[in-house]
Amino acid sequence: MNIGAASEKSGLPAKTIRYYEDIGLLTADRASNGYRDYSIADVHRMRFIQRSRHLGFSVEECRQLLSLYHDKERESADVKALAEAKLAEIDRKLVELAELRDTLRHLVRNCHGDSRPDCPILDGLSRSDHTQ
Amino acid sequence: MNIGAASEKSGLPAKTIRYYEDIGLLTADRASNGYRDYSIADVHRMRFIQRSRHLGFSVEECRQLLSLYHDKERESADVKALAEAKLAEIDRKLVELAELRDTLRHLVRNCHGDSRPDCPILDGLSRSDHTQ
DNA sequence: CTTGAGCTTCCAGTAACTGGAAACATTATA
DNA sequence: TATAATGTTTCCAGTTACTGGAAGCTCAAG
Repeated sequence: MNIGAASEKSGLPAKTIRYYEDIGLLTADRASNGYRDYSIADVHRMRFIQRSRHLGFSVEECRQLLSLYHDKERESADVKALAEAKLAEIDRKLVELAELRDTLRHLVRNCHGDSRPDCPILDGLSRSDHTQ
Repeated sequence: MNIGAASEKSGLPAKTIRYYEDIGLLTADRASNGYRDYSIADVHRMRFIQRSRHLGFSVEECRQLLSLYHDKERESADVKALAEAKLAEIDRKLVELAELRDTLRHLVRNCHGDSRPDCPILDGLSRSDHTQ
């Protein structure tokens, strides 16, 4: 399939797909006319990257995540360790995101809009730790 | 408190705090010596931004989120609508993140590492929609 | 009173796109 | 079949969101 169709199916702009090829995050077959030619598996990879980027992972982190996706030596200790680290990071993000949602909900429903120091949500915010 | 302390408490690099001031995302009082002087409420705002950025919201989106945080006219229809939109977006991100976690877990535990088209996780990936 | 850490501004560089020009390929319409 | 519109190519420039480094001022410790 052409880049336009791949773009539509993956959610990545065609421009971005070409850029990812430039930096070696994706590869592409070429048709006889010179057009890039993508498979379903390529689209899966794009979608995987699109999702990871959308959720705040850097391109380098996406490269690592993709290596988990690609790597045939799934048993090697360092790949396992990387996978566990990424899973833990995702779990932390899930918690953070849930907190952000609760903060916003609370702001909309319960707070007065001023910056009163006794606003209960501010306590909640200051309680959260930020170890990274 | 000085920028160093605010940085440590908020998780934002001092450089980034100054940058956010440049683009009008944050403001700062100044002490008599010219140093920036931050309150606890300022740190809360920083933390709020740090979290939102870390979770994939753009600076412009953070500006909107902050307006929810600040706005004293919490009752106006457009602010309410923006809040609801952002909450829905966060909920979508929560789903996406959970899916990414499941994908990764599955890849680590069940898949073979090759790109076989019958790998069950690939089906899962292709099933997810990407309407935005 | 000096040494070092922390702060200031400014300017340049990087990461990750994003837009636009010029040219070739394909598809749709007359 | 001619032509116009759309899609694709490469390349180069611009944008967003930082990030690093220089030069100079301020402050706390010894």
